[in-house]
Amino acid sequence: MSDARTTDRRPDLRTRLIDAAESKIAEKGLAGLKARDVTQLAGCALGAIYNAVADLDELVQRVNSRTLARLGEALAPASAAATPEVVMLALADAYAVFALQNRKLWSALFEHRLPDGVEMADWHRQDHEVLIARIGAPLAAIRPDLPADELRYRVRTLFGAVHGVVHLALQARLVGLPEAALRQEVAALVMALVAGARQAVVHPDRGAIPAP
Amino acid sequence: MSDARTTDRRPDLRTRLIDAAESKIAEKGLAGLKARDVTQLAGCALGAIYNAVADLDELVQRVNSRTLARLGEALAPASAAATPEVVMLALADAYAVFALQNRKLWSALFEHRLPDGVEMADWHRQDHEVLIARIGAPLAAIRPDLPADELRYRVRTLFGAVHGVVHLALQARLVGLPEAALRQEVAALVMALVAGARQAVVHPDRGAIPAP
DNA sequence: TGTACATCAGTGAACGCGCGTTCACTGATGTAC
DNA sequence: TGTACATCAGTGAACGCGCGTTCACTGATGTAC
Repeated sequence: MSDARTTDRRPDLRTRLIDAAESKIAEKGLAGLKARDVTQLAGCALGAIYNAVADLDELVQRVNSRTLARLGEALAPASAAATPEVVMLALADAYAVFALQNRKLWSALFEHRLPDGVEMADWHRQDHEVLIARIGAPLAAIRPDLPADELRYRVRTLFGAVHGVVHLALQARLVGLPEAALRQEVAALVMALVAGARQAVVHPDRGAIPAP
Repeated sequence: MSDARTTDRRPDLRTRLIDAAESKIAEKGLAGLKARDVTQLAGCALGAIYNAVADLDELVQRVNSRTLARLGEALAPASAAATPEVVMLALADAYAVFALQNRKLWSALFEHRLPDGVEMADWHRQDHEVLIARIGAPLAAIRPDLPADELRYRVRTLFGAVHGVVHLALQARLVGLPEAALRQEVAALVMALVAGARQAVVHPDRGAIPAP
């Protein structure tokens, strides 16, 4: 049952397949991922995929999980900053830089759709939660007054805003927004949002638009 | 050459095909659009598509163009607001509401990818420009100090931020963010951004984070 | 008015291709005796 | 140490299906005379 083959060899090919899928996605994008390319690059037969992994979707999820892990590492230093405001700025900047340096793999995180009715694997969902928590912590520090569920909304909004800007910038190859400009825009965005959040605590009765 | 058939009938079937494609996308999403479904719904033979239109991609672009036109109409009233700040708020709110009420068609605007090397049709590109201009006008009023190209960046950032939040909200069916909450979040986002922009004019030397 | 002919929108069966998945088979490795 | 047998990772040709696009054909409509 637990002989040498199942414990030693299978993980090996599996890793090679994930490696291959990762580099194919990085090269061609998620839509350019083909079973034949992956197995050729991994140096095995076409059918071997289905010994190592349930199907191509699982392979993509494994790659995405790696990407999320690497994103997590890239964001980690930001959390060490002195104030929650600076943490937020550093997180957003690190996010933008990561996206720029891992365009196709980063895009794959959002492009991947499972067939109807199939749920995202649990371990993959948890990878997401970790990232959300990383954004939630500094925001909670800035807005200790917010109840937990409203905080959840705000985290999503903040993430969505930054993500949207980065996504739009990467998608429009025509415009060629330079990296420095993108990081600048993201920083301005987060500063405005953080300032708005801080102000809401200090003057909860006022709107965010200052009186003229 | 210009007999009754070419001028009267072809547009007729073409319209029916676009209608059919539109309702199919609204029902199943862009990925669920099939040539056979469209022709069946339009009441013509499969091959007739290629008399009316170059290929399925063109059909999608025609539908997207309609959607952009309707979006334009939905945003139009916002531009009449008294101050540029309120215009921005109204635009963003109208955008969110439109997206909510036209989920699949709105998503199709961003999901549609042309095959490698094929350019977006010109008339379709222009539809986009019009929308960008609608956001640019109030922002230019708030930031008359910005040079034209920086203004272009800011418009993209603003759009990207709002778009990102709305997109994320619509995508996550699980969370079930209620409509009111989404509009609330979008409003808060825009207020913060607009306040930050206004402040940058009044105190161009200060960052957006108020001194403690 | 009638007849022969031309046009071309519309038809739908057939084509062709990409591609994920299956499955009968092989051969290397391990176990029993 | 050898021999027979079992297992199962790995093989790759073949399957099967979805689906956009083509193309030889038809028949309604219009034109020429």
